[in-house]
Amino acid sequence: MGANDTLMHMKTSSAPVPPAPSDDAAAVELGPLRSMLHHALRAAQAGVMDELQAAFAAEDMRALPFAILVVLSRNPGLRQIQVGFALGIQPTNLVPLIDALEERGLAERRPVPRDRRAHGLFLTRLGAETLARLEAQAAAHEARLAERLGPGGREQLLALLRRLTDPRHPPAQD
Amino acid sequence: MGANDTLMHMKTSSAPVPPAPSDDAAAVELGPLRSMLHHALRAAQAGVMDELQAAFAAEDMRALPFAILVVLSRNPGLRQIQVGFALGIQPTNLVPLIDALEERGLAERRPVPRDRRAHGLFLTRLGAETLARLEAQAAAHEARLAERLGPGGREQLLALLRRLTDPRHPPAQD
DNA sequence: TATTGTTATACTCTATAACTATA
DNA sequence: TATAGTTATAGAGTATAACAATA
Repeated sequence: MGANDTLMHMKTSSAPVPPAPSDDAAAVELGPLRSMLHHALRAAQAGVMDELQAAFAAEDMRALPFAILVVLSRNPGLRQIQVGFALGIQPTNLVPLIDALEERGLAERRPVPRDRRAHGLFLTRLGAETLARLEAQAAAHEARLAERLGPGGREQLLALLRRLTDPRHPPAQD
Repeated sequence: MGANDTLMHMKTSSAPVPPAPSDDAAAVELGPLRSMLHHALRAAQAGVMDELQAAFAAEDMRALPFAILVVLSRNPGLRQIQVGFALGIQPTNLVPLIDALEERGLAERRPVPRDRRAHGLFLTRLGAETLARLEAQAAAHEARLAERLGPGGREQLLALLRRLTDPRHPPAQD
């Protein structure tokens, strides 16, 4: 089941390829990891997140709180539980994240009219302004990624990633 | 720059689609996150890792120590620094991982002949046997993923992920 | 001086259990 | 009895600084 992708890298030229310990450190054999999706996903996600966080560094922001701000901007008044569900964050882990956004004056909790248990979440003015700059940074980052992938590559990658975990995205033409 | 992928989900049938607040919770608007790679990568990686760790649960194993075992099996005697470089783990964070593998009797540190600072890392017999079972689980998991992606999807996804972060994989035909 | 490995430490992200105040 | 939010806590994973032994 694709365990030996390694064999697909055979050269067709007649001159034998030198074992190439040239790179010294890159000479480590990864075996089946080389063609395993979980490993490729980890590497890609780490690299992409590092880049995004570098782009966000000037605003002292990270991917997760940014995602919360984006969701609040499109769904003002949303409750914490719904934000958590949308982003895959458990309610319990959302609390300190919202706390931090509130302390920085970017978001706020407001009482919900008919349910005194719940909090409606809103961006502040400052939050909206900050988010505008962050979204510009994120879009620029996304454009850099798209350039590396070539024409159509980004859309293709998004579709494949969705198929990987979302049952509503069936496999392509069989 | 692909900010409105949302519009690409238009139905071509004449009957207007109901706004579908049907799902109740899925009715949260994600805005630009919906088409951002860093977000799609996070979701995909989390799902895939959850599945892999479920597959590894019987052996009490996780993705990172598994990757170390794989590397040691293909490169016996490798030094910690090289393992870390190959897997993107800092030397300092590798120490407790190797400690744990050693305590479980799966790997061991041996002195290196000509350099008394370094440790050569090796799988134990038990480590090799355990790894064989783990690799079978991982291959089965990989096959399940491949099935979701349809024919050629897995190879396509691997190529795109490499292009995303590895400068040695240039964009496809422009 | 530089390198290999290590300790100590801190931060982010994720996970479970138990609690409160409402409904 | 169930739900929204919270506290406390623990475990991965990752990061920096400083150190010992050796090269």
